[in-house]
Amino acid sequence: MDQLDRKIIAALRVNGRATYADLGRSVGLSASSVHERVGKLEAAGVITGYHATVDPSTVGLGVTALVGIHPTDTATDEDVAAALGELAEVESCYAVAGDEAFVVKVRVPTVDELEHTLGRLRRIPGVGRTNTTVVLSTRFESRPNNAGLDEEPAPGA
Amino acid sequence: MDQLDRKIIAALRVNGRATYADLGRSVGLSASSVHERVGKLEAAGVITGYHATVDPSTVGLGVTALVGIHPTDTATDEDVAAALGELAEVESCYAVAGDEAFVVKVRVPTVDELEHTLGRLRRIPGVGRTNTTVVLSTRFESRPNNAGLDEEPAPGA
DNA sequence: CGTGAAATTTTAACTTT
DNA sequence: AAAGTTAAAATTTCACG
Repeated sequence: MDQLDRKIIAALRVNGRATYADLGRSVGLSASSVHERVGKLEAAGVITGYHATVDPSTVGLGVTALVGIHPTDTATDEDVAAALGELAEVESCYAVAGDEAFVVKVRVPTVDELEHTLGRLRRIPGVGRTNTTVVLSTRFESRPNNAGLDEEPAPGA
Repeated sequence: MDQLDRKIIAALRVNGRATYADLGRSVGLSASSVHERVGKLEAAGVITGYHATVDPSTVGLGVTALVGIHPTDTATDEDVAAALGELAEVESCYAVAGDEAFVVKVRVPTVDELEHTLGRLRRIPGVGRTNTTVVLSTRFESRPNNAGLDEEPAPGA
């Protein structure tokens, strides 16, 4: 991974549909060289995918909440995480340090649906108390974070 | 927005680099029809962008944390949000209900850097106490959530 | 890493339903 | 209006130097 790879990655984070020709013009390489580099970055697991971003409110997902999940000792974290993954409303799932085992981000159409989703969460074996924080507005989200692309990767990455 | 639009959106959430020809084959339309629909979805603000997803650990961002931010009355929420947006390490920013004004997700190379970032956060006018939850592992993140695409949008979306 | 070339896709104009 | 057809321009993708 050299500086050119980092530039290509940064460009693809901003515009995941940029053509190889575009990228080549941005970084000063031929389209075929960019193509080859991107293929290697994908194969190496650096670039894990490309995804369209959708305004949630336009597709009927107007309510976002962050839910802390306290564990019970009736199931392993792995089983709980797998069960959380079964719920379509759970968009992200983090295992965390502290009193809670997980923090998840859920996205649902209405607060009514949020209530139902919380009920489903609490019915998962290994899930104890939940602590829900309702999101009032998303100021920004999943922003391209190039902090790691400006310098060399930290040792042991 | 009809069922075909929803299928196109779902496909682009999974693979944001799918060609219009691919999408056409998936949904049973010609490439040019898909092209026209996608253009309208972009213009309508339904599709807001396309982004490559990168494995953070491969670019030297091995530490993730969720930070709750308690407000003081020395700045408006808008000013605090703007200041948070200036920090490259802050990837997402949610204004939330409850004791905290914001919850942000930060991504940094090391715990040392996390300490520095928390210092920068606390130095922002309007930011009081912070409450940091370190992420031990990301089970899944920003998953395509098609819950809203299966049915019609909630009224008032 | 670049060049060149064939296959594919993009994109707009036009036609059809 | 919405979808299909056509065709020219651009891009993708691969072999080779």
